[in-house]
Amino acid sequence: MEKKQRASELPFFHSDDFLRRSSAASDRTLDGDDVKPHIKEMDFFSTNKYNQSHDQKGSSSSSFDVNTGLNLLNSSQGVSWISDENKASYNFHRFFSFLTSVLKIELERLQEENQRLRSMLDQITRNYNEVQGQLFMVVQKQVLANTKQQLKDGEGVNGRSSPVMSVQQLMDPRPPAALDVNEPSASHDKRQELSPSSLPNTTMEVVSMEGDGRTVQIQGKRVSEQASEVALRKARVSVRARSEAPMISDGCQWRKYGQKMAKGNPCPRAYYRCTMAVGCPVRKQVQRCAEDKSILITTYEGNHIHPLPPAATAMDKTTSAAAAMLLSGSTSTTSKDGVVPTSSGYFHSLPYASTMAAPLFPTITLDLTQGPNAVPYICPPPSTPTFPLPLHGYPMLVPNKLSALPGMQMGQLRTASMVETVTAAIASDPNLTAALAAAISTIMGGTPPTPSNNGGDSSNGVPGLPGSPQLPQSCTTLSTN
DNA sequence: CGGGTTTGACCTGCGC
DNA sequence: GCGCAGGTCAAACCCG
Repeated sequence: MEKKQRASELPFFHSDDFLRRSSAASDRTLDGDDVKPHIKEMDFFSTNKYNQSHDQKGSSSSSFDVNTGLNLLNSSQGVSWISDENKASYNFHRFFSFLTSVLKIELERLQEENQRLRSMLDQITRNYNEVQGQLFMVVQKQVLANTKQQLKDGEGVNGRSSPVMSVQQLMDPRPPAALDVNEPSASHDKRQELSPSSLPNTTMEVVSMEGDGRTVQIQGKRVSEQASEVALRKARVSVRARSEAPMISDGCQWRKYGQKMAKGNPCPRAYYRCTMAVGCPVRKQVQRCAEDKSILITTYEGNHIHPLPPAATAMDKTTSAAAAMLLSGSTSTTSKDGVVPTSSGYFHSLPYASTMAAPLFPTITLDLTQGPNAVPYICPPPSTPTFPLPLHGYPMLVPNKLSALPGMQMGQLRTASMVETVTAAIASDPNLTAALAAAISTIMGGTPPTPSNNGGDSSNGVPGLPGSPQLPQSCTTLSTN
């Protein structure tokens, strides 16, 4: 799909050639080798070209004249008595008309694409809800059967083997002790994970049954939601991005609460806590890669309990989706040698980044440092099966594969993940924003932003670094280590 | 002066 | 039980 998309892209959007052309066109004082070759390719302001095209009379503007409805072409079009002073203006209008038409076409294409994606997302959402309901029913049956069996065997009279059990125990890969919400010794952290306040949009459900004269209650919220959210709190999402900045700008406000020298990495690891709301449990770790210090590894943990700004929402959705994706497949079969055949090729289960300690919980890595052929990888916790993620390309193109996946929501989540990750990458890359602004300014004849404006989210102290995009390259590849 | 950062101490989990 | 390493706390410090 990427190739298809690229094929439909406008040629000058592929690289900065267009910008340089435009820059050269708008700034005629520019010298240097950079300018001339581009003028050769597309020079809207060339006098020669202008004369040449007018020599051909009727064919002069055929390639550029598109009715934009804006009446951008002046009445002098095609008139041969235009003075030299007006030529630049004339060419500008031609160029602007061309640009407008091109943008219009691109907009229409994007609208069609958007419509198509919406319909696909709707379909996936419907499937997800359906499967979620079925899953809930199955789990409920299992719990009831399990409870009946326990009562039958005369177990569960005391302590932990009590028939009062949480449904989530059947769904969460963690040891039962870590999930026992009734355990008095549960840590504050664990209780916080399960508290309703930290898990909004869920409902409490109580399933009662009579057995052997005792009332058995199965406590829990909507099962799948609870299980996944509990698990999500434990899953981590790591984002690898090439950046010289001390921290990538993800739209949230963070407060540093610690720094440690990690073993095997000369670069210290910084610990941040979300400060957008009191009590927000989200934390992140930032550390440079030992092998390549230009790579910044940011590991997120937890779910926000407050509204997020758009950029942060995108990142949060991405990380949440990635975490859900990971966890939904964490019980899948294990590949022997880490090479797993998938619908889109082979994925390697790479060892966890040597710079980071082996995590207690599964970590999924969004690798923004590589090109489209980046290798996705998951880092399972020790003893956790490796889960292959067919994440290359756009998974929604293969909806028939979803049924084979451990969790139906994966398709939905991955769809959201791809879109949101790209959004996040754009939103969090001030250099890209600056480049776009510069391009527009150049085209419109304005002054491009100064390098000092390049990026840098002053709110979180991330300085802009010209030529060093924070979340570079195009493709978001989900990597799992 | 308030908020953020730094940094050493402390806690906890895990492997031996 | 001990040591190690990761993670967190909190007092000191810095800065606008």
